[in-house]
Amino acid sequence: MSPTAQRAAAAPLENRQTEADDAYVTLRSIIRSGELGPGERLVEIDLAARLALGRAAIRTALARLEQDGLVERAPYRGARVRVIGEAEAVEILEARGALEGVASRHAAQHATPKDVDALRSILKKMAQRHTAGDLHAVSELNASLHGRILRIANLPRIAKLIDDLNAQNVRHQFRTVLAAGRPSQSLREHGAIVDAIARGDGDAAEAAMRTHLAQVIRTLQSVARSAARR
Amino acid sequence: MSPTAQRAAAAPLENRQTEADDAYVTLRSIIRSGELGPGERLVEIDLAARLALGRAAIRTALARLEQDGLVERAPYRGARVRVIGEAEAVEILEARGALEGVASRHAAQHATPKDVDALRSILKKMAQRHTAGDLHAVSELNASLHGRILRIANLPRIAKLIDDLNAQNVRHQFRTVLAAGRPSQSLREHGAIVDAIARGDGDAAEAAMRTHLAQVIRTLQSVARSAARR
DNA sequence: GCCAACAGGATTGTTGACAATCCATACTGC
DNA sequence: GCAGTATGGATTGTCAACAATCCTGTTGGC
Repeated sequence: MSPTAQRAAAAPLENRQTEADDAYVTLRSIIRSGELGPGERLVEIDLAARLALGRAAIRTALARLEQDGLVERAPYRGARVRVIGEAEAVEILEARGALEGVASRHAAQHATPKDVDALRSILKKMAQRHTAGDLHAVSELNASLHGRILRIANLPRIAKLIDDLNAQNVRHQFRTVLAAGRPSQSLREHGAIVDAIARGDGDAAEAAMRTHLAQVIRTLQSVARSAARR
Repeated sequence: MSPTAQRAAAAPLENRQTEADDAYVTLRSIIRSGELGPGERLVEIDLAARLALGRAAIRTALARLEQDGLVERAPYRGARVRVIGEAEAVEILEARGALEGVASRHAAQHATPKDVDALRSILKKMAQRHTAGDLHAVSELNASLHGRILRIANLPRIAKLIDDLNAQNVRHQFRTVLAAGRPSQSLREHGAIVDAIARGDGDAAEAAMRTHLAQVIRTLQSVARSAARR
């Protein structure tokens, strides 16, 4: 449940009609939603029964998910949801920072006034929800803001890369958002990004996006450390 | 033929023993080598016969390759090698630039004197081959230099991303290397990258790598334009 | 009591057959 | 002649059975 509406930059799968595609899409969203925790075993027959599909479909879906980095497989030993440690999560965020930086630069160069309005509107809602204390909504608006920037940038290939990277960090995403004092700081950082895009300053937009994600990395590290100490 | 030694940052596939993995590795290298040109149809039975493997193995290999972006599939219509146009090639190079920039920064921060020696040695060979007019060798040394930097950076996840991106650009790789006046300019750019890494200057290393790839993009565009005009 | 070999079950890998779909060609009615 | 439609081959998608492998708990020897 909780159909987190963050498909954002998904591939143009249009009218998928084959079982394998079906299995891929649903499994991916199940993993993304955290319904299948990291390390959990993915037994082909069980999944086939659960999704009411054939084993072959599950099989190729798992192969694709492995390539996405969401699933780990060993011959004759089966597949399990990939466990992503702190170091790897940091690396993924660095990649995201670099790629979203490029996207922000392009967004700054391509944004129409209408695009800017949309961004500011999301930003405004974020501020409202923040003062209302609804962190879950803030997190979703955050995702939609980033997604919107990607759409403006008009770099489909890079958008897909970022989407894939994002899918791997579900576990750590929640933690970082909830860190103490983080939301208000995050709000300022997003404001800086949008401002740069609004005035068409590509360099500044890229820089702002990168410092934003660098901050996410820092909070992730501090949260992970304090969790480990416990 | 021509076993281009650019596996560089490949995944740790260790002792693959299943047919599907076998099919994936060989098909990937076949596509990478250009032996199977872009747009070419990939019929499962034919490939199975050619590689002496079962159709199921080919099937899952194609699913994985699709996820890599090397292959395009449509239901009941089969798979073909993905055709990558100029716009997409540019986008891929931008992504590479961003990611390799990050890698270069890390390399600058982690490089040992021994690492620097290795880089300089490659650079030296490149200069020699360049004056000897052996562009093929220069291209291979180029790949090995980039690969070396990635190894020094010690960011396996990002290295894999870059490797995947690289695999998609085989077609355009040749052209850019052979552009008039490009090799000597490329040599200078690589020199700047290695210098920055040698003195541990992360900012400079990232900047140098990004301007390097920005130049590659520019030559790709000019080559593509002149080719289109013909 | 402990270590090694060994069944047994569970799960994946592989194979072959069949169904579904697409594509190109030939055909029909006008 | 031509538009639309049937038809057959080619190819992929799905299914069910079997083989190969791993893992666990058990047994036997010492």
